[in-house]
Amino acid sequence: MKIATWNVNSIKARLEPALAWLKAADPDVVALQEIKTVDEGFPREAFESLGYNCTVHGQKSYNGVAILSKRPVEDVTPRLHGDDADDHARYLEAVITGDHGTVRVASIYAPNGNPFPGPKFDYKLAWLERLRRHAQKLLADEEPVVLMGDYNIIPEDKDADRPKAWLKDALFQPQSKAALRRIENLGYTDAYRALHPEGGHYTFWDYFGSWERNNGIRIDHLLLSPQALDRLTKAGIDKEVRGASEKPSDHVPVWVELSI
DNA sequence: ATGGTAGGCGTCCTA
Repeated sequence: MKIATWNVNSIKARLEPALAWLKAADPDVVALQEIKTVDEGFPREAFESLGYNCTVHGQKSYNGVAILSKRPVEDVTPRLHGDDADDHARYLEAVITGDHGTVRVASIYAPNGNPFPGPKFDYKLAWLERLRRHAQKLLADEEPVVLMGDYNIIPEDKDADRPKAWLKDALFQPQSKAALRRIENLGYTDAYRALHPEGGHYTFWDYFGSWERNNGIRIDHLLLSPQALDRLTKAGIDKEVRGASEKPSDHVPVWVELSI
């Protein structure tokens, strides 16, 4: 089963390149982030025509996550526990049935956290702690789990073309890196890192000319539970998507293949 | 060291 994550930066603005990528890459499951629309505005018919079930947790103007699946979807759960006042649409979970078992997947859009320091950074850390607690609970079931999305965290120096340029940025603060490591320390594995440890591979380039200079960062991650890691066969970044359309997202898709 | 772009239904905010 091929499982991908992609921050599209508005699903309406990205509909044509998204359909083209789906046809070429043919993933079974796709976690989308920053769809920037309410549920009613999601162009589900276009994806259904390619054979995908659409599960949407939308929000007006900002954030918003979704899960597309060619396989049966059940046990759909939006939102993270721990803060009833948090109305950002940043988390959506579902169970997907494959040919050889099931996998629980989550589409994650972690807060950006800039400017640092400040209340937005505090919100980022609090949100990531809520994610950690939830990730911990999921391990008790000892099932394959894939927590994927835009974590807005650069894990290490080798995940940025110019690490020094990010020293004052929320994405590269020691507390942000520690929050990601705490989730990994529960027993989750960064799938792309596990198969491509060398660094220098990026998933995001800003719109300020960074693509042309390959001034990128790796901030979109798929974290695998031990049972998912056991089934991991491949991981990749579809970098070519950035150059394949006139109006690309600032992120590109990242994917894994699991024998499920 | 700075500021550059993109998207959204609001004249700025978020990224």
